[in-house]
Amino acid sequence: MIVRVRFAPSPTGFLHIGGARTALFNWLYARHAGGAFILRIEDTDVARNTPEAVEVILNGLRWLGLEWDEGPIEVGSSRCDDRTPQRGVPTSKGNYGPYFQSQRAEIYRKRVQELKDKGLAYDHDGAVKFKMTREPIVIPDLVVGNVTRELTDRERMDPDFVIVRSDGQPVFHLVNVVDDLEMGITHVIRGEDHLSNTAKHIALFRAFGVEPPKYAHIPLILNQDGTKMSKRDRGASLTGYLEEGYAPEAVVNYLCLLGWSPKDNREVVPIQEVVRMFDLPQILRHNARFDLDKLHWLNGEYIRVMSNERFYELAVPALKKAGFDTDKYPEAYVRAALDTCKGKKRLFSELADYGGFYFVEEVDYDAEAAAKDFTAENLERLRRLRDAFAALAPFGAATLESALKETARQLGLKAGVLVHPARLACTGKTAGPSLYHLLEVLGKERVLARLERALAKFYGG
RNA sequence: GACCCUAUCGUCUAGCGGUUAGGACACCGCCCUUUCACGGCGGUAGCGCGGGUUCGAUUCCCGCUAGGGUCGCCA
Repeated sequence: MIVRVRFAPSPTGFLHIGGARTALFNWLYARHAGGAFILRIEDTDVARNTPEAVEVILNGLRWLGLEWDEGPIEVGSSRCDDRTPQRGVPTSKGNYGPYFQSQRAEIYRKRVQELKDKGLAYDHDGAVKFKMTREPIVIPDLVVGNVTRELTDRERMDPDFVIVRSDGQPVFHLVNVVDDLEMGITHVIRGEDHLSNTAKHIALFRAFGVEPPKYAHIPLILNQDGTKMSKRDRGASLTGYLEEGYAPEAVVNYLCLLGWSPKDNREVVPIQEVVRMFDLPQILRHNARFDLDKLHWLNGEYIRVMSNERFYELAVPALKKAGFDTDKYPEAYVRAALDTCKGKKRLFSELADYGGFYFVEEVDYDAEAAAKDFTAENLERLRRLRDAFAALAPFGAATLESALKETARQLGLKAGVLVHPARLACTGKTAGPSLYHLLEVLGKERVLARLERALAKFYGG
């Protein structure tokens, strides 16, 4: 049997971190089993459905690197319809489409008719209801085991449920089952919030005369305080991670660790290894709280080992977002500057504050540090340092270091006494990249200009 | 109200009858160091409660409690 799994989000304009993890687990299982990962858009709720909302989902999955084998390819602002591709460009791929529920009305209509013909569905107040079995249903679940679902008190009064609304729109339970059936889905991997509803789905499958797929209900992601994570909660939106400067590979790694473990005390696990080891029965059964601190740490781990090229790729947009126009500087300068920042900060959004001094003409000085470092006795020291730097050639980290240390020796000082005011004069900050390296990158002209400016500003020339 | 799932440091987890209950994040010390980081060493901290079963329960069973989910003409 060829494994076919699907992620079936509703386009709400928002991709929940829990939904992202559901997508990830589906993707992991498909890749592990050599099966297909299908993306299906559950846009039956027309009111909430917009092409932009679909775009959020596609972009989110692409950012995480979860490529799907079947489903939408492109959703332009006016083409959400994969049956009428414009200019000959297909907007979906796969042989089981359409992959938008809004385009599958005819399929649902036929299936509802089938149930009616079998006497398993009937009209009720303009809606169509499914004749639900009165018996408890056993849900075989790969994660939680066999679950016997008894009827609740309300269901005992009327177990039947609506499958087509009085306005003619089919509801979730119906379309979900019909699509899984028609698309040949073999494993349904979804959030545990669907576990109770699965009895309805199994009954529907049986009504259509087919065996239901295998189920794997994965635990939910909760807030740090253990409450349900809803749309408004901090960290709930995947887009937030993209914007705050997380590397997608770190987010994916973190998500893998929520409810699954490599069991060998590792935290950083390459995705290909997760694919190899991942399996459904090993998924934990309890909910997990989202620990932003750990993701933050993991992001730092990923930054430290990523290539300078990848770092550059992610850092430049973060700097631009913070208002630093790196385009005004030669690419070699930007790359050299960023090289000195790599591994120092855990988030790309923190980079602007850390290395922004490279990309401004005049730095702002930390007032508290200025009061401490630009003291009367440091005036002559800074002048001596400036003179030593002015005479320097080549202007490299090694020569800068010896020049500073030699100047300190001549003044009978420890290097640190010169290091701190020099850093402050050239960056405006007390913390930053390695001093000698940042001076080299800044270059002789900028360094001397910044030293002069500090001397003028704090010592009146 | 009914039904379902779950329960190891604050958090993520390893454990699958006998362990000094292991790792990671966070936190606190010390070391390294030109700053900030990184790294190294050490530390605080955990089996929700009550019954069983067993020579022996974190581990198996039952109950309780707590948390989460579901019971819609939302998905």
